[in-house]
Formats: sequence, C-alpha cells, structure tokens
Amino acid sequence: MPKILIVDDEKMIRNVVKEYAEFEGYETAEAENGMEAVEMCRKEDYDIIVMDIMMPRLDGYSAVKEIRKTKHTPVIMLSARGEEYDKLFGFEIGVDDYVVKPFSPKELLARIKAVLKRGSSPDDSVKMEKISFEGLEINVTGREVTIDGVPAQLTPKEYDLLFYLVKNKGIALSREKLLEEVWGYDFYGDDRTVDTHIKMLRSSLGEYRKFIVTLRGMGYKFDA
Amino acid sequence: MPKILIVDDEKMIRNVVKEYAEFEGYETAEAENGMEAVEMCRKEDYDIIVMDIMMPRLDGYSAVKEIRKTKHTPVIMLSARGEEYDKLFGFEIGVDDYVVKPFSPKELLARIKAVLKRGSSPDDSVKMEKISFEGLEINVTGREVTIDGVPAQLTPKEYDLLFYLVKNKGIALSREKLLEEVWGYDFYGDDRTVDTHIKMLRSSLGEYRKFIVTLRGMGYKFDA
DNA sequence: AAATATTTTGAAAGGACGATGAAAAATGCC
DNA sequence: GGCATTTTTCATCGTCCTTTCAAAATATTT
Repeated sequence: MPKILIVDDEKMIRNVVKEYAEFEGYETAEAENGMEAVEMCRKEDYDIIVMDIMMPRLDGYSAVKEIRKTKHTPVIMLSARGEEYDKLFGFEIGVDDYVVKPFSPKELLARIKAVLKRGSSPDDSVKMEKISFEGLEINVTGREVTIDGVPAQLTPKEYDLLFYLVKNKGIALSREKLLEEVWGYDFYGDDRTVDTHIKMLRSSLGEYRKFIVTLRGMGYKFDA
Repeated sequence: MPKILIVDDEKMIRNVVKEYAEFEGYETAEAENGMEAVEMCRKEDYDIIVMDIMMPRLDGYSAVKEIRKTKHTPVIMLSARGEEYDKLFGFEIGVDDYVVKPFSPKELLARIKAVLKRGSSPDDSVKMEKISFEGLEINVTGREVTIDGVPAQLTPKEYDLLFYLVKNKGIALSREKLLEEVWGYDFYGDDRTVDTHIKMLRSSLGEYRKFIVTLRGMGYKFDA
C-alpha cells in the first residue's frame, strides 16, 4: 500500500487527511513542518507527499526543493486561498498538483490517487507507440503483439514479460529481478515460474523466439 | 517558442497555467472572457488556446466557434465536471482536448505539449460530425448512434463510454482509466461497474459488439 | 564419460478474471 | 410523491491463465 507523508502545521488538517487516507487503505506519516518532512524523507521513501506551503521553521516549497535533491517523490501542494500563487507556481520545481484550502478531503484523495496512478517516473513522456524487431511488432498503446503482421494471442503475463524484456533489451535479467519487476515485489513463489512463462512466450513468438536468450546460471535477456 | 492564449475568468487559474507554461518556455497571453479572446485572436496568431467554458460576456464554445471562422488554432477546453461535458461533445466544433476542472497543471501542460506536437486530436475522425465503422454510425453532433441505419437506444453512460472508447480507438484502456475519464475522477465505486456497462453497451451494439475487445488482465479497447 | 548443475518441457490443479443476470439504489420525469 | 429508467452493486459460473512439480533434455564440470 502506498505511503503518504502529510506535512502541515495544523494538527486538524493532518488528522482529516490521515483519516481519509487510511480509510482508503493508505499508510500515512505526519510531519509538522518542512524541516521535519525533509528529515523523514531522508530516512524513508514515501510514495507521495501532501505538503502545506505556509509552515514554521521551513516552508513547503523550500522543503520540496530540498527533498527533490535526492528523491523524485511526487508532491501535492496545499495552499490557503489568497496566498501568493505567483510565488508558488514560479517555483522551479514541478509539483504534481495543488489543492486550495479549504479543500474537500474526498477531492484531495482523488487527486492523490490520480497522481499515484500517473506514475512518478522522471520522464513519462517517453512512451513509444510501436517497437519492432524484424517481423515482431509490439504495439504498446494497444497492448498488441503481431508476428509477421498476424496478431499473436499473448496472455497478460506473456505480454508483461515480453514488454519488460524488450524495455531492457540487451540487459541480463535474473529470475529474481524479473519476478520483482513483472510479477511484483509481493510475489512469493517459485523461481521456476519464470521459466515456464519464458517457455510459453517463446512458443507464442514462433521464429522470433530467437530474441529471447538464456543466460545459464543467470537468467534471460532480450537480444535483437 | 509556441504562444499560448489562456482564457479564463478566474485570475487564479490563469496564473497557474501561465506560470507552468512559462516555466516550460512557452509564451503566454491572457484573456478574461470569450469576447476578449476573440478580439485577441483577430490581432494575433496563437499556437494553442486553453479555454474555459463558463465565462461572462461570451462563453467558451461560442468564442471558439467565432474564432474558428477565420483560424484553425487548436483548442483545449476547460470545464467543470458535470457542467458542460455533454454539451461539449455535442458541439459542432472539434476541440482538440478537454480537461476537467479541477485539473493538475502538470497534466494540462502535458496535454498542451501533446496537442502541439501532433497538431490535432487523438483521433481526427472524432472531429467529424459522424464517425462510422461498417454499419455502426456515431453522430457526435446529435449524440446519436445508429446500427445499420436503425437508431440504437443508448443510455447516456453507454454513449459516453462508447464515445470515449472510440475517441481512443486502438488504445488499451484500464478500468481505472475508464472510470476516471468517463465517470470522473471523483467516482468512488466498484471497478466492476465498467464491466456491466461494457456488457450493456455490447448488447446495444448487436453484431458490432465485435469492436469492443476485452484485454484480459488489463481492460478494454475499441478495435476497428 | 560420468556426474552435476541448470534449463526446458509437459501436465495437472488451483486460482484469477471477466461475463452475466438479478436486485438494489439512484436519478430523472410527470 | 410516485413511476420509469438508468446506474451501480453483488454473487455466480465458466473459462482461461498461472503456478507448481517432476521428468527429460541440455549444458558444464570433474
């Protein structure tokens, strides 16, 4: 479950956000000011930070600036109506969203969800539409794979696995790494599961199975 | 550098967009209402217009209609959820994108970038008044669907869902994405709701249900 | 060449997922 | 307010997918 760091000097606000967030199943942590937030981020990774601007000790945007030196945690800024928006948005860091106080907790939660879903990858604009290797074509947006023009019936796992291999083409990937990245960190199962899926993927790819190379004692890689 | 015309009666919104846009290196200009926007467009060419719908003096789509008489500037519409959503799509002008308020500035900028890059809507055919796939005809203006010439009785949700699928045809859409885009970011409900509406839509589409493809483990897409 | 390590393959069980129908809840209309 | 329509929730069923496991095949080492 995603972990949210809530930073606000008003205990009331923190409580409200916390309650709603936990009801949604998120884990929460709190900080009273920017300084505390920075320290907490040093020690731990959060999935998203909800940060007020006006705070004693260290204000919200200075805090974000500091945190962003080492991490790329998404941030949603809170600001009181009438506060200086110019300052906020002229700020060199890109925050992911902003919410004006007083806000509805439901709305804030919706935004948190939206930001989390969007994914916080440093550059998500790099999204190729189609990748092809000889007659093997992967349509990423349509989640479709064709072999010499004929649609291949890949199962979800096969597709995910292929996509991950291709995304990391030329790179040796251990079974552990594949399990972690394709299956998810919460998968507790047999290493050999990967083998089976590689087998099925190969059979789905027909002659283009040649791109999937076994690295004995290591794992697999996509080599084109 | 591309020039953006930002049209909104709320100064706050204008500022937010302006700051983000300028940070990205765009030039910006502002107008407080539709009337002002029309006049500014007479005097100068902009590369893209971000236009609110609800405004005093002259509303957003009347303004776009007027501007479009002489220019073909791409437009991104802003609208409050629930407000003008339906009308927007029934409207004869083709806007290039729409963003529902409250929006994240980062997302808006991403959309601006996208529109500028492609210079047209995700699927150009949607700009037309009628879109058809074999015997399935969607009359965007009249918000009407006919099957082999016979009017189909789609419920509002069915229509919205179909329209969104068509607008993004060929693109894999998760249930979450569909809920967010068709239902709204503030919909707190079951994922399975999508399934049910897909079911009903399919039954409404008769033989053309074939265009709606299930992507197991993923979601759905419109494939024609 | 034999022994060992590792991968490939096949098959079977269990689980996950989507389709569907029915009922409840919400919405809109008169 | 009451009725009809639409939307949402929920549980069931069948199918497809995933995982496990063991045997066979292949590669590596001794």
